[in-house]
Amino acid sequence: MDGGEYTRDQHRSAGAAAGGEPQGRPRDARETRARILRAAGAVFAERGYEAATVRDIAARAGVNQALIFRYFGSKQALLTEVMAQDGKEQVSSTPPELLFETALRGVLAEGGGADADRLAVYLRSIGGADAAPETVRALGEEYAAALAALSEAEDGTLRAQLAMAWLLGIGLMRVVVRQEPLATADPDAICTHVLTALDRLLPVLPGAGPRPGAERGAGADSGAGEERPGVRP
Amino acid sequence: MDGGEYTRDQHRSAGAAAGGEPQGRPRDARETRARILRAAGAVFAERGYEAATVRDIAARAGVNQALIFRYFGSKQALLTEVMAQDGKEQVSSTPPELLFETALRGVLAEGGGADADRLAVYLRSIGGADAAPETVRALGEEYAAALAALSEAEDGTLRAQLAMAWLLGIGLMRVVVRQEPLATADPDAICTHVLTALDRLLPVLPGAGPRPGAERGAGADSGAGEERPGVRP
DNA sequence: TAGCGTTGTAAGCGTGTGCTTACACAAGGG
DNA sequence: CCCTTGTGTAAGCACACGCTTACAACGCTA
Repeated sequence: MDGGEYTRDQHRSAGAAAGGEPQGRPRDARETRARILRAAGAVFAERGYEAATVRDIAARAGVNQALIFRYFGSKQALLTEVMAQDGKEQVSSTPPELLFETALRGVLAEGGGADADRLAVYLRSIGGADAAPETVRALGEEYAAALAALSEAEDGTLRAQLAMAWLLGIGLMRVVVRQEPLATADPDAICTHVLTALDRLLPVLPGAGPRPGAERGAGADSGAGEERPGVRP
Repeated sequence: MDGGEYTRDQHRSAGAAAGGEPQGRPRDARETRARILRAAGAVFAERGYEAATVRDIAARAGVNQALIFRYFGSKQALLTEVMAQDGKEQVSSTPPELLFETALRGVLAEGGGADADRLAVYLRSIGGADAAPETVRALGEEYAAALAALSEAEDGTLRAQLAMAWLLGIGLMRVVVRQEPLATADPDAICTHVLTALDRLLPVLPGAGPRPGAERGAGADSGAGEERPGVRP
């Protein structure tokens, strides 16, 4: 899609105008579209699909709400586009064994840009009635399917879905219920606990101990008091 | 207020009229109230708090929607009353070590009357914006707090909340996402898997089946809710 | 019978929603 | 200049929501 950046910025004051007020802003459909998309991602993530209103989104984007319908047609289509932003690529480009940990860390990151946004939208829109139509539900199925392929045991799919359910629950507890201390606990600690426990369900996962040849660029082991209860003493 | 206790029942024909049509139904405030309460529980459970409308509830109860406001004052108050039906008693009357398994089996039961309804309301209303106001959230906190008391380790609360999160996620997968095979899998199998994995996080729990190290696979042999293994064999 | 409080009902109020319509600017070309 | 095309805006439509109000039907007591 239109991932590129336009060089219209020369006119813009680098967006430092802070508000995004409709003052001197030049007419740039591309920029406007992108701005709406960004605002929509944020609002959907904050309040869920149903609770988010197009007026909110328009206000946050600093545009007239009619533009949303000119550019996207409907609220649903807007959601679809938000969820489709580069999406799916991560899940299919990550080796299955690492997918769970990657996804878990994604959940735990929270605030890490568009990717975390999509996840938040998913979490917040799950409960809704018919709610998030297909688009949102698809994200979950994507992950579940990939995870399910992990185990070849007879009930491998079930085990994978149980893991998926844990992921979902942890995300919910963190981003919507915000229950302490889980909400602000160290991601590494959580990750360790979960992977340790899950080692009994899905032995294929890396487990919680010292990673065998799995290098993640994150290097997020900033945790000071890292007990890291080894899976193998 | 008006905690009225009228012994009008003598007049009622036990409400066996089955349809609920507004025909020959006699005037009985008690029955009407109860009928609304039942309908509200069902609708809230099916669609979540926000998506449920008082018109739906009134229709299902077979009464005029104005009666809902006469008897309960507001939609929120109605929810409060629905959630308060005997609630809380189970959680405080169950020994902590068994609470998790009990709750898990409650989640897995689904369809088991009012208790499962309350849980479904909780699950379906979590994502909503401000959504389920206090009442619903309280149910979750209740369980979490009780579970948190299980472990005395420094991060015992965190571990307990992780378990709680799993519970939540499994419930979500089952009752709202309805993903197969989890949605229709054998409760005993799920219970075994979860308790086995969780044994590493919360050793205080009964655990699943035989104690030992890497024993798994045989799985579902552990009886239904019957085994009742002591915390310390 | 009339009176009166209780139970039920129809109609509507105010607001917020997704979405539409009619129109005001800006540029480019004849 | 006018005309067309693309971009932005104000006003509003139709509807669903939670909630209210005015009023009818009933059951009881006097």
